[in-house]
Amino acid sequence: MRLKDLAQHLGLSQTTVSRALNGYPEVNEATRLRVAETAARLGYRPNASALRLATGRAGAIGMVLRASTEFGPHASEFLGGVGERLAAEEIDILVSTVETYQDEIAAYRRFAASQRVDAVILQSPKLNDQRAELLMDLGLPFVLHGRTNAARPLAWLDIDNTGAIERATSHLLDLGHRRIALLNGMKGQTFAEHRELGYLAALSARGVSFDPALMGNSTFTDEVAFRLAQAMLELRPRPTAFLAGSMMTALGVFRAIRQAGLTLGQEVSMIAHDDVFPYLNADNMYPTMSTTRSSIRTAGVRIAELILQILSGKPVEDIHELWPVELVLRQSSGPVMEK
Amino acid sequence: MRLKDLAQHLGLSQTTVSRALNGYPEVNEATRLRVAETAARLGYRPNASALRLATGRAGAIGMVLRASTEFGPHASEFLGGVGERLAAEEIDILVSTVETYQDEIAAYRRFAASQRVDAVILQSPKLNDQRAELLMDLGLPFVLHGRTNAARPLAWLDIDNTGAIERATSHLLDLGHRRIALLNGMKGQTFAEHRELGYLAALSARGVSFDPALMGNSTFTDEVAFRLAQAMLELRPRPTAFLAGSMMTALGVFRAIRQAGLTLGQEVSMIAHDDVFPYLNADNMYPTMSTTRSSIRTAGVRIAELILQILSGKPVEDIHELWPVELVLRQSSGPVMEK
DNA sequence: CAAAAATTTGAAATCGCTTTGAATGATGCC
DNA sequence: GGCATCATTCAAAGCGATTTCAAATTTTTG
Repeated sequence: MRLKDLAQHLGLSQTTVSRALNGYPEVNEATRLRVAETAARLGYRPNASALRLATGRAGAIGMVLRASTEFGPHASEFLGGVGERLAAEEIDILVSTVETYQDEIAAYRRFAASQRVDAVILQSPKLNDQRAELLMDLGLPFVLHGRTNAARPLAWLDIDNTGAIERATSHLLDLGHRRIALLNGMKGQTFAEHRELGYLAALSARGVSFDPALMGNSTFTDEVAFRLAQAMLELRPRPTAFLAGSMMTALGVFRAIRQAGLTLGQEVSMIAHDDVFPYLNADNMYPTMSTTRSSIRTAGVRIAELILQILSGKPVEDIHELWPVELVLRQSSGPVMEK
Repeated sequence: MRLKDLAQHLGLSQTTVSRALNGYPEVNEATRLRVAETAARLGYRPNASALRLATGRAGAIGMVLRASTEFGPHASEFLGGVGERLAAEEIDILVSTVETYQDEIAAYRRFAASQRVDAVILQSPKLNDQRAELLMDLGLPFVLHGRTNAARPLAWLDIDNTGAIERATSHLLDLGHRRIALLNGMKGQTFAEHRELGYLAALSARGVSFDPALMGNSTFTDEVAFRLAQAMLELRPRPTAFLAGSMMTALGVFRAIRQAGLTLGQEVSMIAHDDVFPYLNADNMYPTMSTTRSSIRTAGVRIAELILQILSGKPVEDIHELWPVELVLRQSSGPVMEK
């Protein structure tokens, strides 16, 4: 069923039918109704490729994900948020899978050259992210989820990682903890650097010296977290508190604590960062988990909204959002125990 | 940079350039080389919409996901596998987000009418899945991840859920367990029904009677699993073993066991189904988790491959794959303890 | 060396839509 | 009634690729 067929069926020209369906003013209200009704009845939908070719809009936004590392719970939850907002506009999400950094660069170039997407979402930025520079060079609109140092203005949305960790660390210091371990993301990643800043700031504000042995940089899997925490718990004096970078990390740390014969919330405290996964609830852990919390899904919804704003002409230099992070105290964090 | 520009730049016609780039035989090898070199140097890429309009192929496969429930770890891991395979063919994944069942149906209709995708992947089938019928009616090629009862032949790939649970249950019975709880997926879902069959078959083979109080049907979140397991552990006599539907479920059950003051692997055993998430490793739990294991990512890779086969003409009735599931025994399952 | 065959190139049609510019008929105004 | 105005409609020209069919050139053949 093409526009032509529909027009023929109605005894009208393609022009009029097209206009009627797209809400142009210069068409008789009676005909518009007739067209709309018939189109709905026959289940007519414009051919996507033709529509895009004619309008020059791709009707999709792109995301490039590393096959090996980035298809995790964070990505899917974020995607869920993005999709939720974009579905309303009938804009699709185009997911491109890559293996290496080189592939990723190539993927963006392909997106731009083939005009397959109208904009992209850039994730997991480094402090000086070359991908952001590339996208600006290519003229491909994008919103950065996170922050990076760039000479030119760009649109971004980030959560206040520094503030969150600073507050969490301060709170643990208030409770008497002095040996506080930080399980952070990989070095170079902006969010990890920001968290480290918050951690160091809180320590130095109390005159507590920083011990490199209490800081780990790794991906957020329960396995690596387990190993790191296990090693740290063998130190003497051992850490009395952990800051876990994600809920997955928290699971690993938790396991290490238990295996060391210690009890979470008593001999050892923990505050974990919670991106709010529906299938892994901090409130329903045992003991319940204290968290720095910020919904990554909500961030996805908002970033989709920002993309739409950019596409409708809003200048990127006006698009910066820094979201506060809640500190939610539950059972896993408590005063340091007397020896 | 359009084909026209490139052709002009080369002093050739669009026709010849197009042919050279697409490997048609009727073009001089010398010109082909010159064209290829220039195209690469100028970074020419055909406009995706134009190419699709001309060829009639969409260059994308579709997946419809429910925003609220389906954007979980399973989906992302599966997507990672699909993307991995499709990336090689420069085929995109188009993710459409919906809220309700009605929306989902509408999304498939839209896919078909707008010719936005060449094929789709259908997930989480019910025993009699109307969506499969719809797709066949629409003539939209698809591969089903799972199984359903349908009058017409369709392409599917599934894991042997019945066999897996039957084997796990038999193993627990061998160890002396008689009160074995099954935390299953939602009723009506094919995989859940299949698992139930395996469970019942194993029980009846030993003459162990089925106790409905020991079966739970729910989504696979740690929270619901926790509540279900907690309730079951209050029964007397209480279950001595759990079959957990997913690793998330296992986490919840684990928590309930611990909260009840019991020890996993001793007073209570557990075998969980493991879809193999890189960030949640059964081997690195404490105690290590016995599992029925089948990589959902690998299934994604294979399903992508099957889609490609269908698109190149292989009849769907030849495409059925039933994958065996490994039973991996670790510390969480052991002989029933003497009272 | 001319004719036939093979190789290589190009002009124009096509895919299904949007949109420009022109045409038609109805209405308003003096 | 005649002319300008307005509301509707339509034919045809894009969008940027592929592909059909024809033409030009080179090679082969008798």
